[in-house]
Order: sequence, then structure tokens, then C-alpha cells
Amino acid sequence: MAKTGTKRDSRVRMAPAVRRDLILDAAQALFMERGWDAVTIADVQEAAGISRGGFYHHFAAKEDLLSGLIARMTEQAMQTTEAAMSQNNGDALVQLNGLLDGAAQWTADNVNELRGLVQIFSRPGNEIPYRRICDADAAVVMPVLKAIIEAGIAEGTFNPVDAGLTAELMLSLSQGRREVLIEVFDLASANDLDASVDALDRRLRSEGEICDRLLGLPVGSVALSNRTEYRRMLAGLVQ
Amino acid sequence: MAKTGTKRDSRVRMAPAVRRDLILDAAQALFMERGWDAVTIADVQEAAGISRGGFYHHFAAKEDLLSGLIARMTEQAMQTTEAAMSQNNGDALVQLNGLLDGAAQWTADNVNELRGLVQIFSRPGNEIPYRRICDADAAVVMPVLKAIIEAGIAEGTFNPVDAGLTAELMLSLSQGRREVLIEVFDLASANDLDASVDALDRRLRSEGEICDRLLGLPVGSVALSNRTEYRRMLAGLVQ
DNA sequence: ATAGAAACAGACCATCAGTCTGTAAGCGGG
DNA sequence: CCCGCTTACAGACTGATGGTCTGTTTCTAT
Repeated sequence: MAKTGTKRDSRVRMAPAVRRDLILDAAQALFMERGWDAVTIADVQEAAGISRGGFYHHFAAKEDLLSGLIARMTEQAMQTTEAAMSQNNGDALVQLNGLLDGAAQWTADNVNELRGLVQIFSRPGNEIPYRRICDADAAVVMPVLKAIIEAGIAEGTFNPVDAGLTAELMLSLSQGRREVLIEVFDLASANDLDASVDALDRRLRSEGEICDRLLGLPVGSVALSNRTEYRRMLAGLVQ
Repeated sequence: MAKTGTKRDSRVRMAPAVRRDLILDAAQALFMERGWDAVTIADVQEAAGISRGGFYHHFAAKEDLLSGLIARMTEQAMQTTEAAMSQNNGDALVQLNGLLDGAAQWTADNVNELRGLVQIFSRPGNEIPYRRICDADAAVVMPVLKAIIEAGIAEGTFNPVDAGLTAELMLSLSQGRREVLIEVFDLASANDLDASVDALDRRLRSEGEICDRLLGLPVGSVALSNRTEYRRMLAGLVQ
């Protein structure tokens, strides 16, 4: 009754940021449960306990809601990146390994969440949010990575063909890890921890060696953490 | 009037394959003009001169129509790949360069079409068909590329870290070329042919050197065609 | 106290993918 | 040559869903 009613309305009024977060919470939960294109605005409304008009007061369109979700998820990547970069100030190789180690650390600390994400994103109908996340994360990490590579060139220790292209390739290397992760998680779920650790270790070792080549470094320069860490991490998966 | 009418209907009946192609033609034209999500089934119907029921007799869903389009476009990649592979039977490096040269040849012969595709796919709302094409093309080229790399390993001439990963990276290298192509085409359209050729040449030269590194080959082994060819090609752009 | 702004409610609309029932065209057998 | 079956096709209809609009309530500043 938006027209002419003396009906009691009893609405809850909240600070925009709070309400926005509430809506995003609901949307994120629904997304993780059903996938993006199966989430309707009506669903989000109901889950967030707000009306149609209320929702569209905070989000201009469904697209806008997605942007909010992506931004929220990317925030983690930003914080992790910044944290990793702020505490090491050595030469380029140390910085690079610090960055990679920071990412590995985040992964280790959030395996379960990561598995959920990987599974959701591998389901059909989620290509768009997946790409959005990849692009957003890449936009965060890319400049940092490129800066490190350029520092390494200036330093005389790195010798890549092209800083930008190399950064891009390193990014696509980590993005291509997704399919391996699916397999790794499946193996871990099947209680085949050894095979799971093997698969992950082999992949990351290869990635490291490829980075060495791309950067013109001796083999073993770029280190992607270690096996025992992986085992501990994968053993920590719930169920 | 599908119910009860003595109305003259004068419908055209065609062989399924022919009608399908006609519908795909219409859909492709509309897609190239407006982008995928701006193309409605009603549009395609009208353009193809067929009714709703007729359309859905040939395509189960809009998704199915997209699959048809992708398959059609991928066919070119298949033919080009097969053609390039069938005529050279040297060692792995010769085969690899033959494959790359075949791709370059196709590009040179279809610059205008390529530009259209690049432009359409860079517009928002076309992420899904773009990814579909990338994945489909990759699925075609990947096994061939991987086979060549493995042959090179067996031969003792290639020394990559990992055949599969290297093939993936080479693919993502060529897919990442898209953004450069946008710039290249823009420059060429602005009549700055020198800058255009420069940008393309620099990119492809870098890609080649990176491939050398990935495959453990001496610099200059992997060749991505030549400058004069690019110039001729870019000069051939209409408008 | 009161006016204005901003948060919110909910009825309404438009678009569009997909369905359903019915009809005309071809084709093979008698 | 006709008849019946299959299949290509027509077009009205539906249901779901994203987005809008007008009106209402709550808060805040003066």
C-alpha cells in the first residue's frame, strides 16, 4: 500500500552503509548457494528483509549489486597484497617472493572459502562474475607485480622480455591454476591427500620454474611455498 | 492464427540444415551489429523470416543459438589449423612455426573481419560469447600445440618446464593479444600506420621471444612473421 | 515544532525467453 | 491418385524477472 492507506507500516530505517552491507550479505549468501543468474532481486529482497523500493534505493540495478559483491571480494586481495608488500623491503626478488608468499598465506588461511569460490565459479551461469573477479583482482595485482619486475630490471637482476607482458603471463598463470585446484580439492575430498598434495605441488613447482624463465632468473629463484604447508592446508579442509 | 482459421498461410518449408543456416546468418548479423545480449529471439525471427514456433523447432534455446554461432566461428580456426598442420612435416620447431604462420596468414587474409570481431567483443555485454569463442578455439588449438611441444621434447630440441602448461601459456599469450589489437586497429584507423605497425610488431616480437624462453630455445627460434607483412595487412583495412 | 531530505514500501509495467496448440507442406505406400 | 503420417512451421499465450513510480514514514537540522 504505497498509495493511500492509514495502514500501520512499521518500517526499519537504517544507515545506508549498514543496509547496503546487509543486502550484500544476503546477495553473497544466495550467490554462493545458487550461482549468480539463479539469484533474483526478489530473492535478495526477501533474504535481506527489505522491499523492492528499498533495494533499488541502494542499488541502481542488478549489475550494481554484482559490482558491490566483486568490490567486496577484491578488497581481500587488496589487503593481502598491501600487507605482503608493506613488510618486506628487500630487492626485487625478495619482494616478488614476498608477494607470492602473501598470496600463499592467504590461501592457506582461507582454504575452505577458496574451495567454495572455486566450486561456485566452476558451475555454469557464473562466467560473468568469475571474469569480473579475475579482472578486478588482476587490476589490483598487476601494477604491483609490474612495478616489482621493473624494479628488478633497474636493479639488473631481472631480465624479462617485457615487463608488462611478463606480469600478464604470471597473472594468467595463477588464474589458470583454477582447474588444477578443482582437481586438488576433489582429490582431497576423496581422502587421497597424497595425490592431492602431489598435484598442487607439481603445478606450483612448474609455475615457479616458468617464472624463473620469464624473468631470466636461475632455476629455483621464484619459490612457491612448500609441500608440508600444502599438506597441512589441504588436511584442514572441512569434511 | 494457429487455432482455427481458414486463413491462407503460404508458409515456406525448407530443409532443416538450410533453415538453420539462414537463422544463424540472421543471428550472426544481428550479433555483429548490436552485441549478444541486445539480440532478442524476436529480432532473429524477424530477420530470418520465420515464426516463433519455427525458430524453436530448430533451436532449443537462445543458448543453443549461441552454441551454433560459436561452432560456426570455430570452424574457421579448425580449418586453418588443419591446413597449417597438413602441409609441413618437419621437426617440431618447423611445425610450430608453420602453425603460427598459418594463424598469421589467416589474420592477414581476414583483417577486416577480425577487426569487426575484436570491436564487437570488446563492447560490454559480450563477455559470454567472447569467452565461449576463446574456450572453443583453445580447445581446438591446445591439443595440436601440446602435441608439437611433446614432439619437440621427444626430439630433444624443446625443453619446456611442462608441455601442457607451456601450451596454455602460449594460448593465453595469443588471447591477451586482443587488447593490443584494439590499439593497433585504432592507430591504423587514425591513419598512423607507422605507430600501428610498430605496436603490433613489438608485441609479436615479444611473444616470440617469450615462446623461445618457455620452450628452452635460442632467441629467434619462434618467428611471428614480419613487419612488411603487417604493414601490408594493416594498410588493407577498409576506411 | 516543523519542513525538508532521505530511507523505504509495494503496486505496477515492460520485456523477453520459452511453451502450446493447431496447421500446412512434403513423402511414402496402397 | 489419394490418404495418412511425419515434420517443418505459425502465432497466441504465459510466467518470470528486472526495473519504475508514487506515496509514506522516519530522521535531522534549524
